[in-house]
Amino acid sequence: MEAAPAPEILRVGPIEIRPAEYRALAGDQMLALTPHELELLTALARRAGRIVDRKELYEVVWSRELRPDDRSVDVYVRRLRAKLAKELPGWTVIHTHVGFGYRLSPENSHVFHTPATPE
Amino acid sequence: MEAAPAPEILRVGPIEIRPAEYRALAGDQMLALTPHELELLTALARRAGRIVDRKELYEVVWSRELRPDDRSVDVYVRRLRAKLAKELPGWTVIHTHVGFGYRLSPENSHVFHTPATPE
DNA sequence: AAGGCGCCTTTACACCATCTTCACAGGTCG
DNA sequence: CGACCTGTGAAGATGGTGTAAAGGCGCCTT
Repeated sequence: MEAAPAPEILRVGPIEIRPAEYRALAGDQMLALTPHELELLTALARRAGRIVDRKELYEVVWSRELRPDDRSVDVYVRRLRAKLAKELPGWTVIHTHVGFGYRLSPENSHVFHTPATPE
Repeated sequence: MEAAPAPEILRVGPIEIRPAEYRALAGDQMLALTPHELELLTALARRAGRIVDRKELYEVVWSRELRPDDRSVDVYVRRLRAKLAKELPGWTVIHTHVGFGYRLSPENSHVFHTPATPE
C-alpha cells in the first residue's frame, strides 16, 4: 500500500486541532465549531504565538480580499472565544493587539482545571 | 494458506454489526436494513466518533464519485435514523455536523456531564 | 406473462444553522 | 474631549439539512 500523508495535528496549549477530521478539542472536549470558526482557529493555531493581522486572517479563511470596514474577523473571534471559554474556563486563548490583530497563545490564569465531578 | 481472518465484528454503543453476515443488531434486535443502509452504517461504525464527510461516505458506500447536488447520503442517513430510533428509543446515534458531515456516536438522551450551566 | 413488492434514485419544499452586516457600547490614547 | 479601535448583540439573508414522496427497475410470486 502507499503511505498516506500524515494527517495534520495542531497542538497549542490545551487545544488540539485535526483539520482533516473537521475536529478541534479543548482539553479533551470536542468543540462544536462551524466551518468558518474552525478555519479561523486553525489559521491562528498555525501561527500560534505570533500577531496576525485581520487582512491575513480574512484572506486565509474567506479566500478573498478584506474590504475596508469588514468586521467579520472580529465577530468570529468573539464566537471562538465564547466557545473556548466554555470548555476552558480560566484560560485566555486569543489575545487582542490593538491596531495590529490577534494572537493565539493559551494562558492559564492560575485556575486549577480539574474536571470536578459535582455531586 | 493463511488462517481465515477473524470475522469483523463492530460494536459501537448498543449497536453491533457483523458485515460478513450482512447483519446489524441494535440492542438485541436485528435491524432490517437494505444493502446500502447496512453499508452506510458500517462505514460510519468503522469511523465511529469521527466526523465523516458526505464525499467519503458516498465513495465508500456507492463506489463512485459524489456528484455536486446528490442528496443520497442524507436520504439514507434519514432511513437509518428511522430504523435505529425504532429499536433504540431515547438514543441519538447519528449526529449531524452542519457543513462537515455525519458522526456516529450513540448517546443516551439522558443526563450529560454538563458542568452546570444554569440559564 | 402479469402483477406485486422491495430497493434505489431523484426531486421539491420546509425548516434550521450559519453567515453577513449593522448599530451601538466600551476602551484606549493623544 | 475627540478620534479611532474593538466588543457585543441582534436581525435579516443565505445556504445546508430534514423530510416526504413519486417513479423506475429488477425480482419474486402467481
